[in-house]
Amino acid sequence: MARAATTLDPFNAVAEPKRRQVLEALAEREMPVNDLVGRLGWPQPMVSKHLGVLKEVGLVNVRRDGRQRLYQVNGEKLKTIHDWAKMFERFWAHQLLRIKEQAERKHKERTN
Amino acid sequence: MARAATTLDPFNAVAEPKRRQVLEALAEREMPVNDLVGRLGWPQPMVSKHLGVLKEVGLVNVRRDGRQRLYQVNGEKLKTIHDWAKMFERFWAHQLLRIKEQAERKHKERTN
DNA sequence: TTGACATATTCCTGTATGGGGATATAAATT
DNA sequence: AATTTATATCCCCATACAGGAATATGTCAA
Repeated sequence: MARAATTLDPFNAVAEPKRRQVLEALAEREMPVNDLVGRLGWPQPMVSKHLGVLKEVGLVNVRRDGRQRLYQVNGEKLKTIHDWAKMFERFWAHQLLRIKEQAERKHKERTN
Repeated sequence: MARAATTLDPFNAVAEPKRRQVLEALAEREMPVNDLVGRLGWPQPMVSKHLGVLKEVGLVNVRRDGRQRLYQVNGEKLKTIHDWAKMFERFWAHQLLRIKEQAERKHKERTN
């Protein structure tokens, strides 16, 4: 019952719009927390918390550098989402194919 | 506060694993509710509720056929997710490029 | 050691769930 | 009209947040 944990998988983690923003910022370059705070304009604890979730599901990696923590995107996990969505590629890609399929379905209905 | 509505956008709707399963089943072919019930083995109200969310965010379309309701995948909305994830393509695609970028970053650090 | 800087963690609360069960709505059939 | 078939809706409850505020932890510098 209740919604699944945000840390269950990349899909849940990425459902939160703010976490997508964080990833979009990190897409530009590896970045310490404070850079994200400045760029996003959110309270620092908020940024850290979102980063925590992204980290836990593996969407980002961290490395320490002095007192800073540099976060970077982990492509592998994002590929998971990309690959899943790609499963539906034929539903947006080949418009002609879709029309053809629809026609075939209708023909099948008629011949049932 | 609290998590965003599941009907806020495709990302939230797709966060729920069961809803992804529904979409995967519909990827095979347009289908009435009862076929999904049989295939997924869930209570019918559960299937209808998940379909309701998917419908509200536009991930599926419905058309009536007698007393049945035929659900089908709406590719456009799934493309949204695919396109977003694609933004991070370079983080998994060109391994060599990533190594090169990392090297450049390190060089920059040394020269700072 | 004492600060200053960078980041993480804890506590609190309103809220939107997802599942279960019962029921309502709608359409075809007899 | 009464029944059956197909699907949607309603009610209830435990739960996992997300945001805000305060605070803790960790690290470098003087």
